[in-house]
Amino acid sequence: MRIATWNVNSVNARLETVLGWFREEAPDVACLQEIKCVDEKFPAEAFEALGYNVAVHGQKTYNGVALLSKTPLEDVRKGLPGDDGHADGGEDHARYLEAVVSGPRPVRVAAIYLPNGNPVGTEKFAYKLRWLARLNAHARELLALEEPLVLAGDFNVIPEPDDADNPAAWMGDALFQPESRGAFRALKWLGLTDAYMAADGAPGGYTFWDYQAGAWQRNHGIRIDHLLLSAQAADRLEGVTIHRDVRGRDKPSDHVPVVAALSI
DNA sequence: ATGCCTAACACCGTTAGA
Repeated sequence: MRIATWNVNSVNARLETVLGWFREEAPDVACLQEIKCVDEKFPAEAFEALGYNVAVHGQKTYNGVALLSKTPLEDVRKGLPGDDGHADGGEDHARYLEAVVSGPRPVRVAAIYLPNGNPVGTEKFAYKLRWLARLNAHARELLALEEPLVLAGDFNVIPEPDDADNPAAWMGDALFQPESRGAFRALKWLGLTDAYMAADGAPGGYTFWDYQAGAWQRNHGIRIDHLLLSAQAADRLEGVTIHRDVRGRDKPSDHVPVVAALSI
């Protein structure tokens, strides 16, 4: 079973780019982030035509996550428990969608779009840290189920210096703050395995390159899209592939797909 | 030191991303 995560930076603006990759790779499960549309505007039919079941937790203009699966999705949950942590005092951002991928060996999968948190020292950064704390609390509950579990998405955290081409350039950034990195470590310490680090771990496994200043051409990348696995899922991990070439195509997202292969 | 680029929405600029 291959499980993908991809921040697509607007599913409608980039539909042909996204569908092209799905036709080539046909992952069994995919977590999409930054779909940037409400549920009714998500192009579900296009994915259903490729054989996917679709669950969407959308939002107008910003954020929004979706889950795609070749087998039916069950026990769908929209939103992260705990409704505090609003950045703007309004309704909570659409950043979390969880479901059980059915089959002979079911896997619980969550699509995650963590807040960016910039600039540091503002309410946005505080929101990011509160969101990480809420994710930690929920992950603790999910791990108690002792199931195969995959938390996949754009975590907006650079875990280690090796996860940036130029770590010094990120020192003042919310993605590389000690508090952000510490909260990510705390997640792993609950008993979650960073799939890329377990399967490969080579420095330079970047998943994001900014649109600006020729970041892609200069390989000024960072690794911020992650798949975190429970022990029951990590035991089945066969490999992780970062689809780096996708960044060089026409109309690319600034993120590329990351795919984890689990046995059976 | 700042912007570089891209998208959405509504306006012809602003907000957000990372």
